[in-house]
Amino acid sequence: MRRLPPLNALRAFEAAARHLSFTKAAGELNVTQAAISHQIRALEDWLGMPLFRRQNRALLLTDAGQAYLPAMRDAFDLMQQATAKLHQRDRSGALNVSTFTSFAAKWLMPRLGRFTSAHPEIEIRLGINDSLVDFANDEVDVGVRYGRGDWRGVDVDLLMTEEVFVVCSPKLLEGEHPLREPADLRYHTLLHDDLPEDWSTWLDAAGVDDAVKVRARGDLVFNHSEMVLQAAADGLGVALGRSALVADDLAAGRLVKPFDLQLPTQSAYYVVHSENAGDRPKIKAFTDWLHEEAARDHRTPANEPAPPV
Amino acid sequence: MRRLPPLNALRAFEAAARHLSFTKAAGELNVTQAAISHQIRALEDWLGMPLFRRQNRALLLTDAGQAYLPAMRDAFDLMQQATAKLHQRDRSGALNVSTFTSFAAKWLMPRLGRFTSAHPEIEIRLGINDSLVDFANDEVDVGVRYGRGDWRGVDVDLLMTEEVFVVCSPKLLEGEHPLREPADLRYHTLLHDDLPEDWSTWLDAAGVDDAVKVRARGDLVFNHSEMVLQAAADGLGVALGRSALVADDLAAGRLVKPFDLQLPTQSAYYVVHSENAGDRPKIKAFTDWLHEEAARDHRTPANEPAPPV
DNA sequence: TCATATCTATTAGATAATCTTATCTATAAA
DNA sequence: TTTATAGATAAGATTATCTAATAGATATGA
Repeated sequence: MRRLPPLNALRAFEAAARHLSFTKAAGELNVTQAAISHQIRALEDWLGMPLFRRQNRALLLTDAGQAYLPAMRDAFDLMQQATAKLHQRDRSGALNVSTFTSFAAKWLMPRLGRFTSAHPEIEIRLGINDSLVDFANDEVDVGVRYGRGDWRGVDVDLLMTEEVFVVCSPKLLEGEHPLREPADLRYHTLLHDDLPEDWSTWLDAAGVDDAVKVRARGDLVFNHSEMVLQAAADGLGVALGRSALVADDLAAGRLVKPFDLQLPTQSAYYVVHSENAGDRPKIKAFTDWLHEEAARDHRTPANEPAPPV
Repeated sequence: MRRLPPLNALRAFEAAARHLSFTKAAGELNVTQAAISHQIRALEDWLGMPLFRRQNRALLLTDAGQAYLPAMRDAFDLMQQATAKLHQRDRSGALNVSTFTSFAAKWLMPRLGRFTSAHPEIEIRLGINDSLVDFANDEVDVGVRYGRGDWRGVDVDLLMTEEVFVVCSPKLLEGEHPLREPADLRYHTLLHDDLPEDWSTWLDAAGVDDAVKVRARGDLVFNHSEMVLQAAADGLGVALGRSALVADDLAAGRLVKPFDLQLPTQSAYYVVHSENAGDRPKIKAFTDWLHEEAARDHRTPANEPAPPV
């Protein structure tokens, strides 16, 4: 339980005592001299003793004012320094980024080196979490999420849309049953994760009449999409790739896109942060970088190598 | 040139962070919870970052808030302690008293021991100055002045009125020409300071027809009233005493008052201090004591000893 | 599971603090 | 003297701050 004089009056006192002038204090605090005069008077009344001796040309501190000044100067210095440090803190130090496994593994982590070398003062703490996180409760600064972008209570920015298309090892373009047209898929194993619906949709869109026959060769199911892509790169079969997640494998030639057909998805990748936090320096640096990287993906056609990380 | 967040918002933050509760902070600061909520929000907006994590039952500090709190707590502690010390200072330490030579010598100093033993925490610094002092410019806390009490810009309190009457050594009541009635003064030397008018006034009032003859014996002139009284006590002649200044000599029997006739004066003794300073503890203690001593003079008839100093 | 209690947030309007403008006073310097 | 400078003051305008009422979210306990 504190009992303090009016704080604005203290600030006026500190400035006036430092300058030994109400007029200069007024200048520093961007108010008029009359305002300082009022504030000082209010403080003197509150304290029940004079702090200044007003001589017509000079302003002097009373003994009381002299005794009061150092503590006030120190107190305001402390406040000022703490405030400056807080802003400093917001420009460097740790940035908590939250995203989900496949995006982290296939898109974010391969690119992160470019961010950290551009911003060595910012330490990225990557939190992998496949369920949505609460920005208010867990101290997450930025998230990248996959979905429709209709989340409430946060600021949401579209990062990338996504297409779904067939990918496979370049080896499958040759050999006994080279992939020349969608119907050739009947000779290959279809790789997918828990949800095989994407394949059905794609095969329908490709106009493969005999979709059932195509799948006769059998599916191979993994519980993580990274494993699906790894299996495809290893030549174990044919996978459906999501553009963001296969960009690097295509660029590196580990995977190829045998057919042009690509289907848009309802969902997309979104950058998410706490409301109105987009101006905080660390957050802005990171989200700006995410958008740059997404734009770079667009500029770099598949099968052309990206700049080294 | 300082740049600080709104100070009242900082105070709200400090209290809320200390209690980890807006409601309790509101209680401490005697405002509603809504006020704290507003202040904290304003501060977070000003800083551009959240300081608290609001969970429905609990309130937590963010890393930023955690980093901010200690400095704020220290700053407010400093302010509070400095303010407490200032009030402490005002209860003890030095008190600057200004008065004029004769009052200091004949009234104040003989009594001062009673004040200092009642208030050992207050150190009296007595400034002797026969001209008026400027309360605003010289750091004088209390003055005792002689005059009509019509000074501007200060608080004035009547301390004592004054009468003028004849005093002499008790030896003069006996001997060749004992003082039995005013006319007997013709056999004695009249002692006075630079201004002999008081004697003329008193002799007129006493109905001494032949005032000129009374003064035939000759005057003896001193330039300080203390010296006049000393000469009277030594039996060198008869003096006019001012009630306040001879009270102690009468009480001690060094002087006696041969006639009852006493004339009031236009001037009186006044306690003077800076406007509205009468409530400051040290000043109040001293002025209260002055009035007590004046009242004691009234209660103690001449020729009865006062309590020992 | 439903009502209740306990937090903070929000809105609109009231209140109080703070500031400005204009003017005044005092005095040191020219 | 006159002029310039610094603080004081009064009245009114402007902001900042607070309150009251209510909403919203979620633990707690019957």
